[in-house]
Amino acid sequence: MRPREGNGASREPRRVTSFDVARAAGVSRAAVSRAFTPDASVSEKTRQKVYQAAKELGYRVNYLARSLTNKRSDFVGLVAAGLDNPFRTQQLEHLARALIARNYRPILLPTSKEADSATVIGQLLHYAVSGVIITSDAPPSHIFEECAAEGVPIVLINKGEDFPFVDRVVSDDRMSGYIAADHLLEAGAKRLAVVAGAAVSYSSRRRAEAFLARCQMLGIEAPLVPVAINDYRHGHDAAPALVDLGIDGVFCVNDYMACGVLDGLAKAGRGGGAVRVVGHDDIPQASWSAYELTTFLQPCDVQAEQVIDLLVSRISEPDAVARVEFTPVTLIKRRSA
Amino acid sequence: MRPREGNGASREPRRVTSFDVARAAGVSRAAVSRAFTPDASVSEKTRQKVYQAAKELGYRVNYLARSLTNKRSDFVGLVAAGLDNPFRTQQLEHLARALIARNYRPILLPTSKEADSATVIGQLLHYAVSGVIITSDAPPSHIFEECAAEGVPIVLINKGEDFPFVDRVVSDDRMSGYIAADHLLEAGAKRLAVVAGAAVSYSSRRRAEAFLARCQMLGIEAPLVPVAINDYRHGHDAAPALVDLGIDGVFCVNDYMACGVLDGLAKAGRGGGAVRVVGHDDIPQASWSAYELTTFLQPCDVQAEQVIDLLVSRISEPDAVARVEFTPVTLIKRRSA
DNA sequence: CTGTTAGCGCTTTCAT
DNA sequence: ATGAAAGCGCTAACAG
Repeated sequence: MRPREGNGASREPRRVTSFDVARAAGVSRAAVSRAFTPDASVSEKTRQKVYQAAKELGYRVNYLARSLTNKRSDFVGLVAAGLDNPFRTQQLEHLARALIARNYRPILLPTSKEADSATVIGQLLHYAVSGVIITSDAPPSHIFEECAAEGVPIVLINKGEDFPFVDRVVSDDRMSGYIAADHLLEAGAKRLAVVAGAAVSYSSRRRAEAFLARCQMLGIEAPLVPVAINDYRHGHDAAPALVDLGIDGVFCVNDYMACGVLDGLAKAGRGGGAVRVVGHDDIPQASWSAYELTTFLQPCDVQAEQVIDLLVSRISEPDAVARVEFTPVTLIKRRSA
Repeated sequence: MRPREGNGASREPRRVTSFDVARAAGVSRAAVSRAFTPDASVSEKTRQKVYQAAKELGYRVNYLARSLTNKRSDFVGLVAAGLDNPFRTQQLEHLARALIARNYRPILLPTSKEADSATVIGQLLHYAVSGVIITSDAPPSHIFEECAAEGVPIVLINKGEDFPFVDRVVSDDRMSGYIAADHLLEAGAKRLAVVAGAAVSYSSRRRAEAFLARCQMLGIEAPLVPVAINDYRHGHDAAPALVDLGIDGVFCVNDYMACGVLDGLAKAGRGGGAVRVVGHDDIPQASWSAYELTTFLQPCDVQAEQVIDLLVSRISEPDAVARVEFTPVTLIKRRSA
């Protein structure tokens, strides 16, 4: 059945294997393998013969076959949610680039109701992935166990301490909450508030808590205006409540929502700086001139490096104690506050 | 060396294989394989025995090993650029979801100067991918040949007809350019212009050409205001030129840039509807109340389906003639025009 | 329907 | 430094 020779109409283009290269180069398959393995023991002469033959034949190592023996592929799962928030996109892009820069391949897995993180990570386990990076909601705990059983490390981004046994990278939320309050006061605000989806995310909650703690420390009464989701629409719709409360300084736990708040305030006739607004993340829109939002830069490039560092050290030392890295934040002052 | 039994301190958690399941279920490895292969010939009884044993042992098929025999993995490369444009993000997310829904796994490959599409696609060829989807710039032609040689199908999104032998999905750019002109005139504009990075992208160019063609057809003189890149910043900076030309109706070839134009016009004192603006793509920001941009919805959900359809039919019929699918556009009327 | 056998393409001992 | 041989986990072909 299996035709060795193409006959013109044949499908299944015959792939070039290490065997072909070995024969062409007059060496063994082992030699070919070594030639393509970093710091393997091959003479420069052999290596060149192999490279030469490989180029002529158009040979490429089959990494899938390689990972069969290695017990581990160079894939890393990237589990993401909320990509409508431009910050999540930035984060994703930086993570993907950082992974590729270190010779891993990111498998993109957006989550949703149908494809919750548990299901999606279960799928990943079929590919002997080197690790899983989670920016979406934290998965149920049985997932951690399954991954541990298979020796697959997990890194959580901006997730809570309910997972003391998992490596995490978290934004310095206490710092931003704290500084946000100070900055709004310096800018002349008298009546502060924070807008946040409390149940919704760890970072969101922590930023709000830190903000309120700082207010209390300063003897200031400041309400938490709750929203269901930290997005543009909910920010927009929360504006009237802020106006009713007579607020003139508001911290939004992310920029995506802050843009909505600014637009909502404008509609309510309280735009143009009447209410000072501070956001978080420094998404591209924050610097758009319709907003010029004062915000906290959460540097996703350094964050991505932190994540990959955690991942690779976990791979090399599977039993090391779990670590937490903090991503520093920087206040970016613009017109909105 | 290789320890078969864990001794407590041992690494390399021993993975469960089909052999273990076969033994536990009292069947052959082939039976196990069949139990996990859709429409394979197994009795329900055997299948259940296998599932039972598999569950108890925590067995998962190793898809990497599977694709070694199948000669093809279920990975699909997703080559993307310009993810700062929210439309590209939407596109990406829809593609990823659509792939996953059909049991493919997207490998995310953002391109840039360091990682150009050629390099990146070359990498993909090591993974026996089922296909490559390209939303970034079209790769050099030798890539098409290499992929063809390996039997890896490519689908191009919004790329030109310089590639008649490749499957493509393109937005109905002629339609949007045409309608944009009509709509601006209906809205009362007298002096039209189009802002576009002509060299930059196929869709960009086509939309602009169609717009200008329609103007000419109607006997209207309309300039093309060129920009280097179709992004917010360049749109913003192009606004003064529009004002100087006395333009009161402008078509921006994408929303991302249109937002910049609107902000730029506002800064130049020509905001608030003095100049009618039509964008393209219907990104989330288009409906933000700071913009309320009239635009063309480019439905990435249907586009994604078109792409995957093209991909799977190409996989099953590698020698079929190349196809082009058009994604329909819909005018969304908002305040800006 | 089921088991046996022979690989898929690569890496890795183990000798030499 | 190199080659022979065994094997990673799975599936397809062939008998029965």
